[in-house]
Amino acid sequence: MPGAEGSFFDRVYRAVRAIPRGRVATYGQLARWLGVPRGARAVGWALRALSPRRSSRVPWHRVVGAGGRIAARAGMGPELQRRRLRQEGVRFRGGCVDLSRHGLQP
DNA sequence: CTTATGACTTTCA
DNA sequence: CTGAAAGCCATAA
Repeated sequence: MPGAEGSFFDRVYRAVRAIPRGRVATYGQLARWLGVPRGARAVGWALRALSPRRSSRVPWHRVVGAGGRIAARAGMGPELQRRRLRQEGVRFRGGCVDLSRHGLQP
C-alpha cells in the first residue's frame, strides 16, 4: 500500500504521483492499489476535483481508463493527455495506450 | 439520512 | 466491434 494515511483524495493523489514517468495506470488499478477494487469511479472523482495548482504536482495525464483508453473529459482532455503521454515516450496503438508496454507492471 | 453525479468497469446482446 | 445496463465508491447538496 502506498500509504493509507490522509483522506481518500490525498491517497489518490499520492498514488498518481508515484506513477513513474513513461508509465500509465488505469483507474481500476489505482483503486485496487488503494484497497478499493471497485472504487474506480471514486478515483475519477478525486482527479476531477483536482485544481490546476494541484495538477502541477499530480500527473493526472498518466491515468487512463481500462485497456489504455483515454477517459478524460471531452473538450479539455483527450488531446492534451495524449500529447503529454507521447511527450513522455508512451506509445499509442490506435487511440489507446499500449498497457502491455507502459502498464504499471509490464 | 436520502438523492444525485461522475476523468470507471464489467457483462451481455 | 459497438452500444446499453447494472454495480460500486466517495462527495456534494
